[in-house]
Amino acid sequence: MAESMKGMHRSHRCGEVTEALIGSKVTLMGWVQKSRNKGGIIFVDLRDRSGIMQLIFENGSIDEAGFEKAGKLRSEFVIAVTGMVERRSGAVNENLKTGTMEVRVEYLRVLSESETPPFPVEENSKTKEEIRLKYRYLDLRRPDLQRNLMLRSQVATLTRKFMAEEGFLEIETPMLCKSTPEGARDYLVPSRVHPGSFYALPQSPQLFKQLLMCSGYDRYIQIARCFRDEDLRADRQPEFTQIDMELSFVDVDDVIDVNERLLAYLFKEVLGVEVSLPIQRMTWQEAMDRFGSDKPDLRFGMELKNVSEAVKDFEFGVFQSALTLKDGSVRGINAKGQGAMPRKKIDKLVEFAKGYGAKGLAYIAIQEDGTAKSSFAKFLKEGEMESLIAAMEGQPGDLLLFAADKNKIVWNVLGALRLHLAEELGLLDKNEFRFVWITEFPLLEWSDEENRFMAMHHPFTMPMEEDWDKIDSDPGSVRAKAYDIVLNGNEIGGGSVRIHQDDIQEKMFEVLGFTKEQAWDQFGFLLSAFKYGVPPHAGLAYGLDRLVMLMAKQDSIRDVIAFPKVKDASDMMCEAPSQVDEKQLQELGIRIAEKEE
RNA sequence: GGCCCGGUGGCUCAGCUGGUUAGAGCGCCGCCCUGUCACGGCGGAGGUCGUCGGUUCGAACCCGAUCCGGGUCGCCA
Repeated sequence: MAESMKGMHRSHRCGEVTEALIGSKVTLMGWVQKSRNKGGIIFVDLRDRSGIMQLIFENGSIDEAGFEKAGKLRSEFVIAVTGMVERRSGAVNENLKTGTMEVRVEYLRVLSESETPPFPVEENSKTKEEIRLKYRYLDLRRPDLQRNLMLRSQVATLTRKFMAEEGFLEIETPMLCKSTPEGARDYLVPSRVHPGSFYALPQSPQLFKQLLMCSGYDRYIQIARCFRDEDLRADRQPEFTQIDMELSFVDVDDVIDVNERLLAYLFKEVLGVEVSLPIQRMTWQEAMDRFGSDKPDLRFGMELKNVSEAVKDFEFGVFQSALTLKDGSVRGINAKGQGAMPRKKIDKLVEFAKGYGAKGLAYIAIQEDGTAKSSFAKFLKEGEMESLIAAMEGQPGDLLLFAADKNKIVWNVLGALRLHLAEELGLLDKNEFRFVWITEFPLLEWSDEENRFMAMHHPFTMPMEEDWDKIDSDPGSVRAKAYDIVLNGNEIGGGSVRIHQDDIQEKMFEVLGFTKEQAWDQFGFLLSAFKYGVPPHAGLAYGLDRLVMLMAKQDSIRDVIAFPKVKDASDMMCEAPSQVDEKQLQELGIRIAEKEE
């Protein structure tokens, strides 16, 4: 039976009651976490988003009807109580911040009853995510998720405050946009007024924020929802949130400066963590060579070593054929102290490497006595093993792993292997925060599928002046004024200086294989705007979900998003997407094709 | 689309090379209990073993297909 809360006003949240309130009366409202009925005395843990307060019901301080009602309380009932804050006469509960106190209830109302929940509403839930997501409204009651979402809110609030003080304006951009085939797949929205035409949900506010620069707003920020119709991952959702910004009359260093201070401010205010500035910078080339990744995790070493030179005279076919490739190399990593790894485990590493495109993985396991077990010893001549071990700075007890192929594959394999080993060896500490800026990305990336160069960042990214003369002779070697901010091996943000000159922009489209007509058809509004006076500008966007995930020390962005989607991009709770009425389709001029067999 | 892991009472799990009525802890229900906080005591209910098909005298277990969830590769300018 649900009672009204009429006449009652919540005076505090449970966790906000302090010892200063001992002896005074409070009114609390919340959910029954747990009830312990001792017969003549009943203890109830009352929960809200601030924490837990123990309530005590005892004959004498509450009337008989109230006491009887208290005996019927069950988990997740919503109640309102008025009572006196007392110092506990029994034992203190050191697990609660309110553990020295309790509220002696004088008046109880049951505002809402509850069925037994399908899984326990408690911290550190062991319940399968599948069930938690189906009942997300219950899952969100759990203290760990509540903490995550409160942290997220704090990050958003502080970001707005900081950026406003830096002179940024918060400006909203459209959710219904023009579809552009370049890049990720768009989510399309049919137009009723224009049957057969579609809006696209924004993959990012990129073009709009550049237009805002053309319009003189100078410094723009938006906490913007973005959409990409691609497959999900632990750190990828089809809709996600960016902290998006753009600045006029700036170059790379200006963008980096304000963002370093923003990050330092957020980490200090939210986590009490000092980020020492300036944040380390590393070129893309260095990141690939040393870590095999453009988002290196700097919390541990195990760096890649290029041993192409050391093995150039080896007759071992695998190494030789890699070195004859254009952009081929032989590189290795040294897993310190793993020389005794059992053969079975090494075989698993080989399989792991194959999953990243390697044809195989060569290894040398250096035993404690200095002898070496190796998958390719029989192909080596006298002294070659020793020289290779020396090139890898191998010591007794080390495990050396080598990949030989095109650079792209070698980096990919060893970069992944390095992370995999670090994880298995427990080298990753979630309380350590290692930032790094990755700079000077390649402007273009060759696509075998499209048989042309694609923009690595996007087609409006400014090339580096010193490389521009190579745009025709060797487009792949041109670097861009693009930068990513990386934290513990996660790309938490990225951006670039944009092109603001017609001639460079036109050339870019040409290199990307756009005709003038195609470029104008897709980006005409931007190109046109650029004819009327455009300031040099640059920007950056953070993946807010990833940033908050790392700050909250979670492994998935689902844990920092209130209502996330599952792997196939559906929502387990509301069961979206769903089929729609034939009428709705008709109105939109849409017919669903027969399923192909 | 590929590969890997998982699916057994409400929750978390066990269940051997296939062999009687499929178990445990927690939760739930009832009774008892005035200092509990992982409360305690006594009693009780609750399971199409994800689904479909096959092999077998016999399937939670083996085989095939399929559904659901997770991780990952591809993909994500």
